[in-house]
Amino acid sequence: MRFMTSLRFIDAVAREKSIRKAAEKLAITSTALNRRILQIEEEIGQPLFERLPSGVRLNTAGELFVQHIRAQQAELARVQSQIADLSGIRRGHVRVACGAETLRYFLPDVIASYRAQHDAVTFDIKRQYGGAAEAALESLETDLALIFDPIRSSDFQTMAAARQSVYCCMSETHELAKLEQIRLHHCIDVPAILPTALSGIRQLLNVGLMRRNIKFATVIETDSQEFIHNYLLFEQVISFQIPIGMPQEMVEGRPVNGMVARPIDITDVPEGTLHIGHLRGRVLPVAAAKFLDSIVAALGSRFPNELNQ
Amino acid sequence: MRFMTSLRFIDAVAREKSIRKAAEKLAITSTALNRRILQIEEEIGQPLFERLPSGVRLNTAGELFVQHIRAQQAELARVQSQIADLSGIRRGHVRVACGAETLRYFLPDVIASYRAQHDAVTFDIKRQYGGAAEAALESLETDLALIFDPIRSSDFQTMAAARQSVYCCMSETHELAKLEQIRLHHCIDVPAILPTALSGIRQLLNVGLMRRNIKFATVIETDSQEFIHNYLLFEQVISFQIPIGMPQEMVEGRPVNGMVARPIDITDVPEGTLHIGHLRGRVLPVAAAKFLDSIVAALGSRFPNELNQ
DNA sequence: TATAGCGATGCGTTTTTTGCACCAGCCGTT
DNA sequence: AACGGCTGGTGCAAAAAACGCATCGCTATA
Repeated sequence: MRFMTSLRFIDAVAREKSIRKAAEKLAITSTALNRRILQIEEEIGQPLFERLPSGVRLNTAGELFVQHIRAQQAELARVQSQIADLSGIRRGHVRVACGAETLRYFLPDVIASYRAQHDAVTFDIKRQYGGAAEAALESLETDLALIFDPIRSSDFQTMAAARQSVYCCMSETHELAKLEQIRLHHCIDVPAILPTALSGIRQLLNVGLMRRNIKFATVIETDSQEFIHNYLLFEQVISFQIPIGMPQEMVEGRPVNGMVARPIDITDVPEGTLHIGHLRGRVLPVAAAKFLDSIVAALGSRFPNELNQ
Repeated sequence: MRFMTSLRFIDAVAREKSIRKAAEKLAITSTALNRRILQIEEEIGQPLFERLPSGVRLNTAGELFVQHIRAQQAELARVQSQIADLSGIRRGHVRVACGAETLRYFLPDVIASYRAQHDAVTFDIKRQYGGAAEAALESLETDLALIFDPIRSSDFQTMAAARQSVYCCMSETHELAKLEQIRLHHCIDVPAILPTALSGIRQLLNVGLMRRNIKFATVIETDSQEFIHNYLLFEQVISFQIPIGMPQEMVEGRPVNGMVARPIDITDVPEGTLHIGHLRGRVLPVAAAKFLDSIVAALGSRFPNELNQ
């Protein structure tokens, strides 16, 4: 959209906090960008940026204006989506922020079956931990978020939720695989591979560890679920996952690709909640709204006992 | 605002339903305007206007888009006002739609005392009957509306209201001026000058006339309150007004400039309600919001018994 | 003190927008 | 049936805006 150019530019500068850096990203020269900004500032009647020796920073007016720009961009996307919708072709773009848990099975599945029906809809999947995902919702960088505990902002509107207890995953030849249910004290000094401290699973585990005053023999800490899954095949270590991050068979206790999952007693590690939702008060583009419906339905069918609103 | 130009142009064409007419109003050639519209339509990916032999008309997509444009314009105005506000100068522009009743004493008074404090705030006062005023709110052509019965749209958010009974106005030498209270049957065959059928006062009168099966000897029907007030000095006719359209002394029964007002029994003509408010859900620009506060306060002090929300 | 990075600016060039003249289609009138 | 008047659309040249390059002044850092 041509008429949005100047606004997009300002948004970019606000994000980069530097005209030259933003110019590079936007593939124009810094002078052109600089002049656009000066021009807008003149039209507004006052500067939007503070000039620092190291770059620029939004002042209060700029803060307000950039907020308006982002709202405006989201609104435009919604209207475009609405317009595309009424021409019959369900066209659109959906931006999703989610934790690592849903990336492995759940989201690929839901998106694939959604795209099977609406192949003109494109997706942007961004992996972000809870706090960052909420920030992305608020700055309108993303439409939907799947957040696994905790929800910090009251601006998050949960459309569906599912309680998820933590499972212990390991090779089927692992010693602990013989148990039907794992207690935390079983894991003392057992080599473990853990997700980063930002992940919801890790935070639930920490609750249990604090409660029981137990420490794991953490051999690896990583933010890659991919790595965790693969590493289990190479060394006898335990890892942790929630049902939505595992295939159904594995949740039921059967081995999958030589790996098994065993539930951890919820008196040791509390359950968490997977929240699916969007920014409160926001009217989503048609495509995002429809896709949200289909995620909610999918979650409902995978966890039928949950109370999805 | 330069970046709004194309959008403003589309809005103008939508209003004029003709590219050439809109071009004339915008002081550019029709070709330039035509090309801007074609360009936007191309960016949107589909036409926004139907081309008719007599001009153009919005199609469904255009309807949606123009709606977005207007919302966007209002939002921009709000943000600009907010930005101007934080620089100390209470600058801004307030657009008010109101019936004839409040134009004579109430609004001039309120606006003058508001401008005495904030002289950088400018006003646009448009006289519009109830239905048109509500439409103007919805198309974001106006910020505030003062509507004297009836409110049709549920999108109107009343911020203050005052019950108003109808008074009969006439020269102090008029026969009916001797009465303390007027009954409708007193007015049978008495020459009367009435506001147009669209006005709230007229509609209340009609209720009474229907109820009592009475007809006035209507000598003049006009939409100009100014004319009504002046005409009373020239001929012995009666007219009708509500308290907010009269000076306080006159409401209390004392003559003002040779004219007196006498209340009509409310069993004959029901009371009406003056509503002051804005479009539901809309966040007003700073100036409009502050001015609304001051109208509400003024109404509260003139009609202290009323329950203003 | 030298250097590297930042935003701002003068100037020539490129791209975009505008205005003029004109076309094609539709409508009501002659 | 032909005409004039209206509509939106288009080719082309002129005007205007945006752009890129080179450069300035400034500040923080080494």
